[in-house]
Amino acid sequence: MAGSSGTTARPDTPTAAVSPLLGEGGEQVGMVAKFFRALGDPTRLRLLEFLLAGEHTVSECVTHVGLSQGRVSVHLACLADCGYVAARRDGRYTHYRVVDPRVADLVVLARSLAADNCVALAACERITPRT
Amino acid sequence: MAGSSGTTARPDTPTAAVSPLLGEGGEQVGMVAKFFRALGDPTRLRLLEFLLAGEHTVSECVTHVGLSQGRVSVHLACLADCGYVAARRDGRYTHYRVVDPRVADLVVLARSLAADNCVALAACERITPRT
DNA sequence: TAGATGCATCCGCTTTGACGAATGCCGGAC
DNA sequence: GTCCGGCATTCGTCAAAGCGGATGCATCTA
Repeated sequence: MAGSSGTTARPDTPTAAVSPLLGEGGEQVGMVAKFFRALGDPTRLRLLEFLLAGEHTVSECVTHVGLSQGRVSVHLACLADCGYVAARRDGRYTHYRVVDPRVADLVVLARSLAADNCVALAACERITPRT
Repeated sequence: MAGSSGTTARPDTPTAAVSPLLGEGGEQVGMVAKFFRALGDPTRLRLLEFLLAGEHTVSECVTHVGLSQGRVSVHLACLADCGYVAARRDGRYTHYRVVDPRVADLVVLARSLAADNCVALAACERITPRT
């Protein structure tokens, strides 16, 4: 069933590149899951993409996503804690920006994978169809 | 920190690589968030890493993670729906495996980013410290 | 000084979703 | 044929976490 999207499936790179990294961390799993979960919320993901396009203040982010200021502030702090963005205080304004280029890589890669499985992904009812 | 890639992300490489992808999908955001959320659960992430090391049956996965069979079956189906793994029926056994090498890339990249921010990430109380 | 603005934190409320256990379905063994 | 074993699905329970609104603090302006 899962093989649906014909475009996928490149069984050429086995798992050689990964296994050495995977063997060691039993602890790390929880950490990485926490890291992924930060981007599992549509609001935070939208904020991150907004910040990938350039630095913005909290109020600009509030306008962009259309949620309450308190909520947006929490989401941005969460993204900062997880290392996706960095905060810069300037007087009474706080500017957020993406500092690590790998963040953009991660988003692009995920978008690519999600796009190739968008049909099955959209049909998956085991994860909230939120939005 | 995260010195990783020397050049600081933005000013010169604006968002050229990213923005064309970002501009279009308002719909896509929910999809990609769903995609990320699949890996936001420690159990599913552990299963995915187990499968990155090679093909396994459901019962092998049950033994590996130590949860109820029903739960593991649901998690595996979820990973399949999202395109992380593919299922193969062989008699009364179902084998799961990772078919797309980009999945390994995604996990490695996330591990790298999470490791560089493990201190702040571990301290983040805005996301469940679920083990 | 006082007043206004931007941001962070706290408080109930509500929904999401992970869990074990029970059940159903199918394929192989006898 | 019947029985057994592997997997998928469903149900009830409960913690995680998103939400708006209220509050507190710091900073800029008049």
